[in-house]
Amino acid sequence: MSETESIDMAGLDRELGFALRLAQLAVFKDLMACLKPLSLRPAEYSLLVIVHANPGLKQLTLGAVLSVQGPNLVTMVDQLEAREVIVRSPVPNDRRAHALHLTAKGRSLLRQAKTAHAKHQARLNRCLGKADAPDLIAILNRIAAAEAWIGER
Amino acid sequence: MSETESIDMAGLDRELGFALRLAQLAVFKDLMACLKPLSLRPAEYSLLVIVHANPGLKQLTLGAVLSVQGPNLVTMVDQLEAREVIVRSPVPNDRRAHALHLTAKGRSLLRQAKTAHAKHQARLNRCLGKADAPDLIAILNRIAAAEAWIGER
DNA sequence: TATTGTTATACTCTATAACTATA
DNA sequence: TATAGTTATAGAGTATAACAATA
Repeated sequence: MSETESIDMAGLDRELGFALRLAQLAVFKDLMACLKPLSLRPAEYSLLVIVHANPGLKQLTLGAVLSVQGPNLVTMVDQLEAREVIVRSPVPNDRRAHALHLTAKGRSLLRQAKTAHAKHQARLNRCLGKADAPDLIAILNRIAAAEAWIGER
Repeated sequence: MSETESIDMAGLDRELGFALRLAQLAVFKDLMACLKPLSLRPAEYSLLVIVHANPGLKQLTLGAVLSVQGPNLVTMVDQLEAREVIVRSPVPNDRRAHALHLTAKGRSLLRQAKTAHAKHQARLNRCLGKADAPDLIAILNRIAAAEAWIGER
């Protein structure tokens, strides 16, 4: 059954991109399983968290925060609005923009989602063990922030 | 221009899944840019590295190593074979399986790709600075390996 | 019966261009 | 002229079911 038969990974298992992909796959798999009973995907959970903490947020700002592009965000907002967990309301001085808010139903859903997410977080912490999670996240954020100069030249 | 206007991230920037996604986005963006002149994507680069280090590898084993499923691997192998950088050759005692090998052209392409990849690696190391890269990768691999128990219950 | 590889297909995520209505 | 949001669309990446050839 085990088809392992000692493969030479040729250093691939020591490359950051490869390790990042597999780790993200595992973490998202767990997070998705946690949120599935609430019919929420990870991106939708992030959206609810940010809108709840920043009521009246405009879509463009939200998209920048989540690294989701305009057209793709429209779809997400459409679906969540159809479920009546968020609403698009008018912005006083700019009739082009939409202010995003959670509904009472949305706040309730977010509360449940945070409970589900806590279980995911606990499993992750158990897996990390004594490894310093804040340190790990700081390094990952630094890598992500370097996007500016990375990729050119 | 800066639409930042102090957003409350509500702890989202301290979550591993969120950090992983952004870091992977940045790293892959850079790697893709490095490999683009050779018309190679990250997954194809990984494939060449593994096949070169394990000549005669069967597709099923390769798929397990790369975490790519059968039907998707067929497409990748088809395209690389059409470019004449790899070949499917018969396996002595099993006429169902195909043994994968790099062609001379493939080995040449891989050599160029490794040079391009070294530049990516150098940028990454510069970005990581004094942070311990092997340590980081060890933690990521541990998270990925936990996939077995993560996600259930 | 089980396994290797393949075909066909579908679903999600992401990306781009062009449009509207406002500013 | 520029901006916020939208529409339509296309391309990756990934997933499953069913099949042929072989074991």
